[in-house]
Parts: sequence; structure tokens; C-alpha cells
Amino acid sequence: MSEEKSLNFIEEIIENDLAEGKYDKIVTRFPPEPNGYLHVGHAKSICLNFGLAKKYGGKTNLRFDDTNPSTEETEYVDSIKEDVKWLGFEWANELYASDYFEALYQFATALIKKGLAYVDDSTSDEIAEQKGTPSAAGKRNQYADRTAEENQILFEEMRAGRYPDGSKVLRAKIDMASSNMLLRDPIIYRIKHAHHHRTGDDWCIYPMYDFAHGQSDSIENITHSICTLEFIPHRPLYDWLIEKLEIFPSHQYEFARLNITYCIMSKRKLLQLVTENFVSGWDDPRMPTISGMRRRGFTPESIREFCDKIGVAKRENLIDFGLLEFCVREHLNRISFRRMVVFDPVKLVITNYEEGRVEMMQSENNPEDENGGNREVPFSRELYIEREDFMETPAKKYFRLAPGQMVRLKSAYIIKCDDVIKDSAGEIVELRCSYLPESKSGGDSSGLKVKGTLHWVSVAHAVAAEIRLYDRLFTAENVDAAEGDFKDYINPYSLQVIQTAFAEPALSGSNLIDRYQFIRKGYFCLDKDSTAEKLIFNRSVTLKDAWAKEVKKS
RNA sequence: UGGGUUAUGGUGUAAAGGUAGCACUACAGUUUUUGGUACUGUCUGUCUAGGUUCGAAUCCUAGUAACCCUACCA
Repeated sequence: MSEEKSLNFIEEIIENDLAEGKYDKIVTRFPPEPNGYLHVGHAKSICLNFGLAKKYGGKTNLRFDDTNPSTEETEYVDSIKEDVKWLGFEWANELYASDYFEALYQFATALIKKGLAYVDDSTSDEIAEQKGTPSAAGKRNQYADRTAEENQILFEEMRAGRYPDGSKVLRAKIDMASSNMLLRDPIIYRIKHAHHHRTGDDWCIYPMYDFAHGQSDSIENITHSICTLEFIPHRPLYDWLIEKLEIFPSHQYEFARLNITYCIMSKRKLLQLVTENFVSGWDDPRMPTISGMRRRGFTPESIREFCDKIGVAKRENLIDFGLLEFCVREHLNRISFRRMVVFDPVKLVITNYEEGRVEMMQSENNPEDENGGNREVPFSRELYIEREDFMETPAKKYFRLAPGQMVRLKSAYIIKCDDVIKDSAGEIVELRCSYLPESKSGGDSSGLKVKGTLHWVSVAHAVAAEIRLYDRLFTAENVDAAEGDFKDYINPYSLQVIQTAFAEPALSGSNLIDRYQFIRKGYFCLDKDSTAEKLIFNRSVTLKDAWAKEVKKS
């Protein structure tokens, strides 16, 4: 059987907890804030949280962390649900931090009663000032001395809308001298007279992250609350609140977020790319968003495989984008239909092939799939081949077409180039070739072996298509570490459009879910911009190209 | 002389005192009607300096580096 895979540190913690009988079942959650679209970094978290529950027989909630009405929208909620589902996961419950606003308010009241929270009238500047710095302790102000009764009344009045935004906050009373800034009497409620996408105008005070997240975890009996490294300093506060509130003890564990070369993973920056029109939208195929990758033609299987391969640990990492591409190719190779499309055509005439004759050639849909079947490809006297597949004076080791040189036309005949026709500018306009009738695919009795095989499309049967080729969105390997503004590193050539490529007729019936390999070109899928009149294909990823490497070397 | 976290090939990630392994990348080859796929092989690594031990990536001591923490964001 398969060798047992080593556990990541979170799996180890869970297996220990389970072995000790700390829990019967584990409960995890995926807690996005609905203020942007999900990206591949979220995919890592989704695969982790849902994957753990699946592996250890537990469940996972989808919980929207919607405590800041000024940045959150229903559009984002909808996109997040769609993306999680598309990735192949099912949540046990669809929940919202805003469902708990009343419970959270009661928790705050409990803290006030215990003398562990107070209403502070200071301005935000004053609060920042009194907070000190990492190396200098903060100071408590006179508001911290208010009685529980006074705080209770003030907090009720805050809720009732008696005070304007920013005039008062509720703070936990912990330790202004703590070396952990988050324990220096953190703000847990602020006044925001803002319309919330779910609770409307019911509230004008909203809990802060630290007073919502852990409490929501606790309410849902989350056993393992998994987040990223930057929340490590929040853990003492997370634990403090649970302890003082005497509620279900959820525990927080932190792992390193995903970074990928030539990508940005900050929602703020991605939003900027969208609003400033550097890309066509959140689902632009160049975006590292789940919706972008979906439109690009990446499969959920390949993204899950990627998340599995990158592992889970606590050290900062920068994953090679090539690994994602590898996972995409690996899956697409198994499932995609092979088709022929010529991007940059040059006409090829087979002089000894009868005019008007058309043969339907059989070509396999997928050599990786024995049961994949064949499709028919029309062959005739006039064809298009790729301009780069001919060289008048061939480079060494070039085994494509050249004067006097023979190649096979994929699933058809072996041909030989006899003549090159140029226009007055010296541009090649036509290649005149002859074919070997006895070399037909499937019944080749020519005895000849040729090194090159070319893809082709019959001129008379060609279907026009637009092709969109994508390259990395940024020119810097580590965009976040690069000097200056990230927008300075946007790759101006990240999108290249081929207006008119020529496709074999089988492609005319394409639909959005089909995946293709355009032979010798790469993996492609239909774009949603396609119409009945116009086919548009996105390149998901190129094929590995040994010849390109060879050329680069010299 | 603030606190916290992390250091293993080019990139990730394993090894819980006992052969430094796996994947990607790179390179070389075999097969091939895709210069694809598949297959085979090769290169490259324990942050530094001491110490404990028969034996250290792992334990101890002292350094070094990177990242995080001073939002009424999450």
C-alpha cells in the first residue's frame, strides 16, 4: 500500500487531541471577510480547514467575518460561496459573525460587570499616544476608573445611538504595560453609524475583530481555529477573552500564509488592480483569485493538488509559480481533448494532392485515455501550418519543415518541402510541398521515419478564433519585497491577443466546461466572452517546450 | 536591554539523538505520429561558532538573519 505521509504540525496537534480524548470530533471554520474575492492564498486555508475536518471526521463552518460594514458587500459573500463550492468543499453551516451581534453585546456587558471593560472618551490620536510603543509602556487614562455601573449605562447609550462615530469606544481592561501591544487595553467596540449588508441599521456599534472572531469560534464550538502567522500576537488576547467570559475554549493555531512568485496576494492591492483597471475584473484570468484561475481554465483538482504539495508549516515561504503550473498541466494532460489550432499561419500547398479532394483523418482525442475515442479532421490540398514551423535555412537540430526536409503532418501524411514562394518584400507567402500517399497515419507503409510532426488546419475548413495568451502579471519575482510601488512591476505584456487564429472544425462546438490541449501549443479553454459568432480561447498554461529551451541556449 | 515567530539544496517540505528523504526546478538520457506525456539518471542542503554524546538537523550555550506587533481593518 502507499507509504504513510508525514503529518504537518496541525495534524499532529489534532491527532494528539483526539488520542487524549480532548475532543470526539473536530470542528473547524473558514472565516473570510466579505470585502473582496477569494484568492489562491485562501484556497490554501480552505483546503486546510475543510481537509482536516474531512480527514478526521469533523465538520467545517463557513463563517463570514462581517464586523466592518463600511467595506463589506453582498457581492463578495456570493462570490466567496461560489468559489468554495467550486473548489469542491461543502460547509456544515453558513454563518455570519453578524448573527452573533446580540450575543457579542451580552459578552461585552459581562466584561463590564466584572470590571474588565470600560468606555473611553479619548480620541483615536489620544488612544494611540497613550498606548506607548513596543519598547515603551503605555499609560492608562482617567476613563479607566469609571465604575461598572457608569460603563454599563454609557455602553447602552452607545448602542442606542446617543453618540457620534469616534466619540467613544469600549475597551478591555488588561495591561497597559504589556510587551504585547494587543493587550494594552484593546478596543473591542466602536461606534459606526453605517448600514450593514445583513443587519441593516439595527446596530451603530460594531465589535472589533478580536472581540468577534474568538467569540464566534467559541459559540460554534470550534475546536481548532486556524489562521495565519500575523495573528500570533492576538492569541493571548483570544485566550484572555475566552477565559474571562468563561465560554467554550476554542484554540487558535497559526500557519504561514501562501506567497507565490510574480503574484500579489493582498486583497487591498488586488482591489486596486480592479478599480484602477489594470485588469478586467476580479476574474481576469491573470489574477491569482479563485475566479480568475477558474476563468483561466485551472481545475479545482489542480488547485487542491497544489495546496497539498506546498505543505503547511510556520516559516515564511515563496512558492515557485511553476509548481502551480505543473499541477495544472498534470491534470489537464489527463482530461483535455487534443485539437489543432494554427496561431500564426503560413499557407502550405500539397502540389500532388488532388484539387477539391477532402479526406477525413482520424485523430485521437486524448492519447492518455484509451477510451477517449477519435474525432475527424478534414485534410485537403491547401493547409495552414505555423510560420515558426518552417525555416528556410534550418538551425542545427531543427527538425521541422525546411527546403528538401520531410515532416509528418499530425494524423495525416509525411510531406516534403519542394519550393518556397515569397512576395516582393521577401516575405514567405506559400510553401509548396509533395506528400507520400503511402505514409498515411494508421496505414503507413513508407518505411520512413521523420523527426518532426506538425499540427495543421485545412484552409477551406478552418474556423476563426481569438486566442488570449497570458503571462505573469508582475515582472518582479517577489513583488512584495521589491522596491517602490507594486504597480511599477506590472508586466505590460501579460496579455497578448491573437485576433485570428485558425482552428480545426471540431472546435466550433466548444463550451465553457471543455478543456483542450491545442497540440504543441498549450492548454486552452473557451472564455466567457465568446459568442455564437466568435470563439475566444484562454491559454491556461503552455506546454513544456524543450525546443524553446534549446533555442535559448544558443 | 521591548516582545513574539522562524531558520534544512535554486524553491517548498520531511526526518521526534541513529543512512539527511520527497516534490518542483535545472541538467543528461530512453521512448514517442505533440521538441508534449511517460520512464531513467545526475547536481545542489541542515544559519554561524562553541559544547554534550559512541553518534546531533534534532539537546545545551552564545551569536546572526528574516518576518510580525505601536488601525476605532480583518
